[in-house]
Amino acid sequence: MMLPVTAPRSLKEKQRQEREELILQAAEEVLAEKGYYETSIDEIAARVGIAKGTVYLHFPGKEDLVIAILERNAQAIVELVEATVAIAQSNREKLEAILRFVYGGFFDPGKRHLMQLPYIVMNSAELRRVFVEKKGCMRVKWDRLEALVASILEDGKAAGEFDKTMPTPVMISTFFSLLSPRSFERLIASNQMPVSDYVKHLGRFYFKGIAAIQGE
Amino acid sequence: MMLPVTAPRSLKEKQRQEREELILQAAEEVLAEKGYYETSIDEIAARVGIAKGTVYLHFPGKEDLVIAILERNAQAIVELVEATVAIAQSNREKLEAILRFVYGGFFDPGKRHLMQLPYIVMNSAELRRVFVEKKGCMRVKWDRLEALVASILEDGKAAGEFDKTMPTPVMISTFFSLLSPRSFERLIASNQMPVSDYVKHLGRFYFKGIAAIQGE
Amino acid sequence: MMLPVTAPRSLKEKQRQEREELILQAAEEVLAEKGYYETSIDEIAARVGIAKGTVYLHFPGKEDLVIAILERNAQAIVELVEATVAIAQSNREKLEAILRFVYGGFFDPGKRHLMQLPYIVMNSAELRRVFVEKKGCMRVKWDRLEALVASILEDGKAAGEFDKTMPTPVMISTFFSLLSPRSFERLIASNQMPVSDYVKHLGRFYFKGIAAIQGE
Amino acid sequence: MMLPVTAPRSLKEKQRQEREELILQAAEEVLAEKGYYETSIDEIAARVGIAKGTVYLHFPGKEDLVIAILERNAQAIVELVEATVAIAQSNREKLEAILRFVYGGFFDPGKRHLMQLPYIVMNSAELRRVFVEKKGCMRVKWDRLEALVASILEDGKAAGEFDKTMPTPVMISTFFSLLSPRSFERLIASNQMPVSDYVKHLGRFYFKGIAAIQGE
DNA sequence: TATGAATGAGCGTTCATTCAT
DNA sequence: TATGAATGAACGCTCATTCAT
Repeated sequence: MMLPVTAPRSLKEKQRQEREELILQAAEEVLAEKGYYETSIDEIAARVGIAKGTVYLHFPGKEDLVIAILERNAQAIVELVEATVAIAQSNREKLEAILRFVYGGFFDPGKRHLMQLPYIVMNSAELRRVFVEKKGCMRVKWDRLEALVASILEDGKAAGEFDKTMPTPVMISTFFSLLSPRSFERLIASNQMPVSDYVKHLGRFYFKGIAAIQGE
Repeated sequence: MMLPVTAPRSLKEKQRQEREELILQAAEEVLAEKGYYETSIDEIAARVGIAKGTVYLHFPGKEDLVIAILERNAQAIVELVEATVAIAQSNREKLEAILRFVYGGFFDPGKRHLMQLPYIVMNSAELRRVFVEKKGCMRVKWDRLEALVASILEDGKAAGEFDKTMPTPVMISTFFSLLSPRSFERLIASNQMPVSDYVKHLGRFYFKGIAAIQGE
Repeated sequence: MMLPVTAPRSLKEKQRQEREELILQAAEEVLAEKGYYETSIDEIAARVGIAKGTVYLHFPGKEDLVIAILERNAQAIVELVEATVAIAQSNREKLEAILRFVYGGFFDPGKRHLMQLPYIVMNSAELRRVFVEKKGCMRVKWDRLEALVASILEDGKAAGEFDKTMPTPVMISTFFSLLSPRSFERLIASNQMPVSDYVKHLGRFYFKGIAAIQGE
Repeated sequence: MMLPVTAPRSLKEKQRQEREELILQAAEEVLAEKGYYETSIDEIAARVGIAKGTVYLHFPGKEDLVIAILERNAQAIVELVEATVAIAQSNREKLEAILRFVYGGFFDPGKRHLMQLPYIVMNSAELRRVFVEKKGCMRVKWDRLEALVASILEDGKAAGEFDKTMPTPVMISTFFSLLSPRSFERLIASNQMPVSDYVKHLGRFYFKGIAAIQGE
């Protein structure tokens, strides 16, 4: 009774958030390693060093835990991309920066989960059904990213850099297609090329592909 | 005695194959709808209108059933693609034909499963582990497809049509990236563009991207 | 229509009995190898080279098939034992003949199934429940064997050879205990002794044990 | 903080052990009643009044549950036999004590499972395959028992009490043969004799059988 | 609040038995 | 009559979720 008023509550709250962070990290880790269906709440709890029930004090269920991760990652990615883009000068540099950022993310072991999970979910039919269609989650965040790319492309078109005859949605679609981690995996699997070279080729290819047609 | 020789055996065999075909179709359907883990043998059997045990008369287990579907589809796709390519004249036309074929497949409701399932499996980390890595299945088929594309690209390079400074693996990688059903899905979701137009844009984009550099 | 009267029927009947014999032999074989629960009708049919359904034309079910085997074996054993005993002269020789016969049976690969199956069933709680208690089968046959031994023992007692103070049921019980194949298995497992020597020791031991007390 | 140190842990642990004990008892019961293959985890759980899954919190699988029972019983039997033997004076008294102990066990409804289960497993070909051969379990315990009997018999031979011309393995084999519950069951089935009398006869029979030959 | 024992629906799989051919 | 495809009840086992402590 007589609950201590704010300080302890915020202390508790802080501890709670720290705990939640640990759960999210562990879950992200297992998820990236084993995939959704092979991941058990038990293993997540074990990695954090807490009891299974405690996970349910923070997240109502397995799905919600995964959603939280996805939204957090989407949020982080979008913000990082926005920051990355903000620094770049030209439209082309902006898109190249995104390419570099994404592929750098796959390359950097510390950021890999961040980039991989959204792809795992978006590319798995069963998970998309659960997390994208059934829940409306992540929509908003990804839309922001798409809008960002769209605005860069529109700017480029307005500046006469990019091909005005190619609809922006097609440009967006091709751009995001190139970001697939599948091709990256093939690269590291066959060890054929450093990431930076691959990204350079990708950039050259993309900008040649969308370049404004001369004499237009 | 005097057993009727071929007719009854082939009749039985025919019925057996028909049944198997029904199971494969139902399984393909559920698989495309729900994904591997959400698909139960019970539901497959129910859709065919047979008992659960009957499925096991045709396939030793769930994995094997899925493998059968995947191999069948991979086989069919590869053969259709090869046939498609055989008709085309120039290297560019060959690759465009593949693009059209694949996107036409996504568009044609009758061929959708055919095209979707390999993507479902190849893009899901958990399923790749089971079906591509653990079993060696499908490897061979997909390699044939990749080799086909590679040979077209090499021919184009030799003919001075395609950019010799871009490594063939990168060209292959970008080409297959463009075939992702994800972008197609976005299209039909937003209903923005007929498939044929989208494919036309894709082709233009890709060939501009890989075109030989003038003056080279 | 117009069924041919007797000859063909008896031909059919003969074939039928031959078939049944083959099924019984195969079943006995698998049963001895794998035990009741690990034996499947499928395997029995496969060994005979007939269809599963055909087994059910001869025996109403798995249990009944096993019962048929057991009764046949019991019948055969009892008859062989009776024949064996008939030849022997003295009471001691009769019992020794039985010992030799039983252990010889375990030893002779051709007779092993014959001897083993009854033991498997009588010594397995689950099978006894099914085959001895639930069905009343085999009771009669084994009782005849017991009666035979009992009469030999009684004769021996009357002749002053065997200990009159030991109740015949106890003598019977100990006698049958010594016939357990378990001890034989241990022998062949450790390869310590030829069967004939073991049986000789067993006989000496048993007759010393039941010998009439001197001065009585 | 200030976690109560040992009490709660030991309380939990105690409850856990009690639960486990209940499962073991129920499993032992069903096992003795129905045998291994007719015993289902469902029924064990139902008898304890718990859910099926709970059984798996205590034992990784059906086999392991049975092994636990067998080892527990073997352990208990061996220890009780050793204690029984320790009290007895002469070699003959020691073996008689074992006989009395074993048959007393069969007679005492509370100890019946204890004695029966090892026999069920050792005498069923299919179970021996699973539990004795595949797993190495119980081997050690039973060897200790055999060694105990062997040493008593050797002592007796050395003391001139037992027949030196009969190999100890044969003596051991006959001794264990007499301990079979089969004969006891026949007794209680026919209600012919009190257990103590039966054991007395058995003892007299056995020691006459192995007695040193006079004048030797 | 944190725990982790308990739950029970659900899965993949087996196999004795049936029955249309 | 012989077949073997079809059946479906039953099994061992898993794991997301709940709740008494």
